Amino acid sequence: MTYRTRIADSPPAAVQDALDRLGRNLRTARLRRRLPQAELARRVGVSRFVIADIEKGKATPGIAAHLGVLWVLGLLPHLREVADPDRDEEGKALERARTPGTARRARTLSDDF
Amino acid sequence: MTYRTRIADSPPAAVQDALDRLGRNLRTARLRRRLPQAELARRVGVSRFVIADIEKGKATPGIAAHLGVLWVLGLLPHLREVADPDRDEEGKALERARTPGTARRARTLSDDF
DNA sequence: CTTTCATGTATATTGAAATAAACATATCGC
DNA sequence: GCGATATGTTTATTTCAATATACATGAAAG
Repeated sequence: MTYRTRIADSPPAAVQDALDRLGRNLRTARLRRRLPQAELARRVGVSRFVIADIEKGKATPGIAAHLGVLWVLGLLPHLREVADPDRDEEGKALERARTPGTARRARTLSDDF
Repeated sequence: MTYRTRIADSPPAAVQDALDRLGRNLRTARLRRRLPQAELARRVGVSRFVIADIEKGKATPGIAAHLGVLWVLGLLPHLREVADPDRDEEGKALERARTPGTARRARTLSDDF
């Protein structure tokens, strides 16, 4: 990050837990594949210290490093479901509440980009 | 990142696709909840520019920012499945191949830490 | 036991990530 | 139409994430 953000500086417990679990999972996947940290790092294109930090659940590495690890390990497809609009029940409910039986104003709000 | 890494500098197509989809999904979730970028940014503890970059699929933000957004949006549980050892079929197969019918050498390799 | 390989830990260096401020451009509600 | 709000874009500034190098520790194989 640089210019340490609040979320990276002192993540809420839920976020830290997610980081820890993700790091543990990635380590398990790496060990199963018998890849040393250094070799995984080489394939991802980072130094081995970044891999170590990821596995430790540190909040500092860039998203690209995590995705790179998932990619090398063949686990990138797991990410497709994260924040998937189809699985976002709360979001769907909010949308339904806003668009009543009678068409009213489907609200676009520039969903493009 | 700083000291721009290869994975962030020129991500492979699969990684860039994952970034794009994740960004799009988070934007959709935010809009459904009627949260302006600036308000989401405030709750996460980053500037609004980071939120914009995430939604654009940029490779630069830190993992903490993404997790913070998921947290505020109530979508953090989606992450539990990513790299979940139970879902890692390839990893499980490798482990099975290495530990034949007859117990041989269960290989620990310091799975602690 | 000895050698080898993987990982942990510490330091100094550096360059880009994140910020703030300012303005432009939508897009919505009235 | 008009004003208000949300987002895009640019620039300059700051600071820490990622690096490289070095050595320590720890497991595993011979």
